[in-house]
Amino acid sequence: MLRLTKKADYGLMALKYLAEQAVLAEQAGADLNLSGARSAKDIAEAYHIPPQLLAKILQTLARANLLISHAGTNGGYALARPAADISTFEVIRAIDGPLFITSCITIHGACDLAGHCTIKEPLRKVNDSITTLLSGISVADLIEPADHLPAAMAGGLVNIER
Amino acid sequence: MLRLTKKADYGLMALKYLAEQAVLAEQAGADLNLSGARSAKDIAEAYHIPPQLLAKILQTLARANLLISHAGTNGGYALARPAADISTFEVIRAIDGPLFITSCITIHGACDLAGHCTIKEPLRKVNDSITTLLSGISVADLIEPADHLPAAMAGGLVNIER
DNA sequence: CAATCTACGACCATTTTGGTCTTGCTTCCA
DNA sequence: TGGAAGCAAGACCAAAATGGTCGTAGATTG
Repeated sequence: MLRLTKKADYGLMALKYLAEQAVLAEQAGADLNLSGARSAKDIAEAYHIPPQLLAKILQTLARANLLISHAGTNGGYALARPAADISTFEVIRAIDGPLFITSCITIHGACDLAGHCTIKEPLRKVNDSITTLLSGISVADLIEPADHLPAAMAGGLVNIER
Repeated sequence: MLRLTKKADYGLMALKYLAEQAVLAEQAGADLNLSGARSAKDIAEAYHIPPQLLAKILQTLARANLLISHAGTNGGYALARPAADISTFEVIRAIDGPLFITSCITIHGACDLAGHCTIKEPLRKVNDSITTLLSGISVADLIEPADHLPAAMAGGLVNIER
């Protein structure tokens, strides 16, 4: 539970890939703003993702202004901004919608049914923390190897089969 | 997305309720270890939750040793430990299973498909943080009003319709 | 104008979630 | 001592979310 959808996963993978391409293009001296553009098909093949599904995801991201698209031969998608300026939070929210840890935190801010869920206020804190955390991780952070990450995460807190 | 299931919600509500009953029973001077026991039906009625569904959830929690059950007339469920010693993390995991933010962090620790998800390592950090956060919030924390919570959470970070 | 690519919406399959029903066993108490 | 109250457990079904496909239309380039 409490997992990202595959779509969000795919989206993050694709952005990571495009970020890498942008770096390569920059190194090669390209100066167009579409540098590093790749087609949905290329990315799908690179990661063995269903191409049509990825296409839809990329369209979503383009609509959210995280990617810029270019139709036609040799068209494709490229990052709309530097990878360091795109947070994983934006990506996930664009694809999966807003994330609420409790089903009863609505847009109205309050619970729809009177005295039912008095519980949730402390959990809001968790919700906000997740938001903050994800906001602090950019697409650029995804491309580097995990070496420098804090040792804290090495411990197996999370395991055990369902 | 990234939301708790209703089952987990219900479970937390029920535990909160039982924690409150335990406090009341203690104040009344009861000294049995089953103090504050309530039937699944009672709790379900208090929160307008489908009784049979709640029953199943409570059974799950009992199996996880978070509750102790007592059959027979005037039987029911009570907290197996003081509310302050039951973390929301335990509850959620007992009901929803282990929580992995990415679909590809498996028990084996690595991704099942070779080069597919190089992305996820930074997200593990998020995963661990959520775990830590939830572990730090006990059922006892759920019963008090939200007054003392940090003002940080007041801001509407989380909203916007899907 | 043909090939390549995005854009978009309808559609279907699978999985997960939420919820119900049935049967059986335990405990209490009148 | 037997029935009412309650838990235990598993089969089962319905609804919703997710994952994935298809077809068509419009942009772009060579």
